Formats: sequence, structure tokens, C-alpha cells
Amino acid sequence: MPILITPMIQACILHFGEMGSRWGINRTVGQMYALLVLSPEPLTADHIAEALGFSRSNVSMGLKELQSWELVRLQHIPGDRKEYYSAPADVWEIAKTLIEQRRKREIDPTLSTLRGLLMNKPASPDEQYAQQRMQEMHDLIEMLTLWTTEIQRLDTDRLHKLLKLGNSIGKVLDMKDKWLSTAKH
Amino acid sequence: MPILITPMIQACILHFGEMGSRWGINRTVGQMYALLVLSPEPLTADHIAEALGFSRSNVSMGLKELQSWELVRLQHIPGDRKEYYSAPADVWEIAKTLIEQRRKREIDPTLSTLRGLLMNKPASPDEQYAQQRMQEMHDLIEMLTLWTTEIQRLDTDRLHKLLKLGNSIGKVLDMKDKWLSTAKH
DNA sequence: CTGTAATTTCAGAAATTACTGAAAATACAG
DNA sequence: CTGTATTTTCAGTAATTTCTGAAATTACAG
Repeated sequence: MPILITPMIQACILHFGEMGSRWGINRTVGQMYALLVLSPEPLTADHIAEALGFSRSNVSMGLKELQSWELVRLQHIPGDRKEYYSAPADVWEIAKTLIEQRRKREIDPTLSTLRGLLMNKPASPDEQYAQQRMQEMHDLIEMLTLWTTEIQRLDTDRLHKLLKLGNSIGKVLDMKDKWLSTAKH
Repeated sequence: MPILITPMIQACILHFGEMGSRWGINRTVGQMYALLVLSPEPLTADHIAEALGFSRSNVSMGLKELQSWELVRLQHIPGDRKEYYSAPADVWEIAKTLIEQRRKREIDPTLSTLRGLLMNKPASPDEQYAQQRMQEMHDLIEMLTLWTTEIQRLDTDRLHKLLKLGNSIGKVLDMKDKWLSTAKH
């Protein structure tokens, strides 16, 4: 017996559908993923289609997309021919995957495009100015990327410690501040 | 005489158009913004329409959207009736605005939806499990948001110092690590 | 005011994206 | 193999989003 969609669960699924459509992911794929995350048991494509009222083929396409994002796990149950899908049990695992995939799809191509354009010699003052901006964008994006890469290295345990520390995250950054101001000299 | 679109500048504009369409922003708005960022001088809507080959009304709508994101500055040139638009000169300023706006539009509503749903008493084991996942999502998102808020506080100068430090960013995070492992005891 | 330059609005056309049902492909038990 | 359960593909349709031109509005110089 798969997860029963109560109004509360429904509300959450709908919300992530709407939000998903503000990211690259479309509404129905967002809903499917919310359902998988909230479900304590793996689900088959048919479960999802029935629970959300989508066509079986739409669910198949959605799952294919979620697989391309590496956000779902496919598994088989002995004695059952159907394919069961589930989301990672660990929310931080999911977030790390999302961050990494988005970097691959959005950041990396931009960095390499910018690098390519910056190889050209500027042929006019306009081009010189434009390249200056491109260099700034490149450096900023590269730095932010480095940063998130470091954060992604944190394992779930260490992340939980951070969570428990709560507000004192500010202190970590204060320390960094001090370090920065001494490094200046 | 407004900025002249050379092939190099064109390539950058087209790239950001494509990338823009992977975010919420649509292709033409992305192109418009790239043009504004790369232009050393403020531009009128007519300049933009001519440079990119869009209809005047499309440019008007696009600028309206960019204004709603607080990504452009409107200014008047004495003796000229037209309205001139420009992007902030500081790339970090732009990035901070983007981060903040996205938080407002995507993160904050999600946090408050999750909080609302978590107020309900779970009425079944499925609901109990679902709420557990929702709580984890909530806490994780809240923590990441706190983090980026701190980073956003950095002013441009301090950011430049960080940029200059380059790879040694890792060291900052190592320090944090050490601190964390001592805080554990 | 009046006239004109500039901008915005908006209904509908064009383009894109999402979704479905039917058919094809695949997987596997017997 | 054969037959059946399951999944995938894909052409066509539906829905949504984007874009345009014409009309309305606004801003301001004289």
C-alpha cells in the first residue's frame, strides 16, 4: 500500500510543483519528486501516475529527467517485475546533488564561454571595457563556485553539527574576518 | 554613440540569453541585461531594441522586469527627454541583488509553507514521516540561507581581498573545521 | 493648455514547452 | 521461444509563454 496523499502532503507536493517551475524543472516533475521525497517507501511509475493524476507516459519522462539529474534511485523488489523509485533518505545528499548538477549545467558552461571570449585581443575601447566586465564576472563566479565546492565536501555528520550550532555560524565568519584583516598586513 | 556590438560582444550576449532562459529569466531579458552590463554607457530602450533586434514593446516589458528585480538603474541625461538605463558598475553588487531577489521569490515562500505545514499534528504514520522530511528540508534550507546572508554582508572591498587570496580559501574552511572539531568537546 | 516625443499596455499571433494516447520496444516468467 | 507485463518513444494536441504592433497613456517643452 503506497503512501496516502493527505491534504497536508498534497499541499507540500503542490508547493514544490510551483517552485520547481521557477527553476529549470517543470511543474509535474517537481510534484513527482516531492512525492518521492515524502514517501517512506519506494514507488512505481504507476503509483506516481495514480497519486498525481498524470499520464503514465508523462511519469516515465519525468522519471527519466530525474534520473538524468541523479536525484532518484531505481530498485527492484524480489518477485516483483515493476521498477521502484525512491529519493535519497538524506536531504543533504539531495541538496548536494542539486548544487552539483546545476553547476555542471549552468556555471561551468558560462565559465568556459567567458574564458574563451577573454582569449581574444580587444579590438576597440568598447571591447576592452566589455572584456573587463567579463573578467570580473568570471573571477566572481569562479570564487563563488570554489566556495560551494568546499561546502559540498562537508559530510552529513559535520553538517548536522553545524546545524546544531545554529546562529553561531556568524562566529565562523567573524573569525574569517579577523584572519582576513591580519592577512592584509 | 552607443556601444557597438562586435562578434565577441554578441557571443557573450547570446550566451547569457541562453543561460537566462535556464533560470527564471527569459532569453530576451537575459540578452538585454548582458548588453547593459557590457555597455560602458547607459542605454535607452531604443538603443537596446535596435542593438538586439527586438520590438520596442518587448524591450519595455523586459526593462520593467529588470526593474522589478532591482537590477537596473534608471537615469536622465540633462537636456534629453529619453530614459537611460544602466547596470551597476560593480559585479558583486549585481550578484548580491540576484541572490537576494531569488531568496525572496523562491526560498522565503518555501520556508513559510514548510513552517505552516509543520504546525499540523500528524494524523497518520505517513504524515509523521512526511513531516520529518519537511523538518529536515526546512532546517537545511534555513541554514544555507543564513550562510548566504552572511556572505552577502561582505562589501566589495573585502570581497576583492578574498579574490586576491584565491585558492587559499580552502584555508578559511580548514580553520572552520578545526574550530568545529574543538567545539564538539 | 497644445503638440509632440517617449513609454506602456494589451489583445492576439508566434513560438515554445508540456502532456497524452497509441504503438513500439523491452524484460522476463514459464 | 511465446506470451504477457512493463516501460519507453513519439507524433500530435494542449497549454503556456513570449513577442509584436497598434492604441493608449504619460511627460514635458513651448
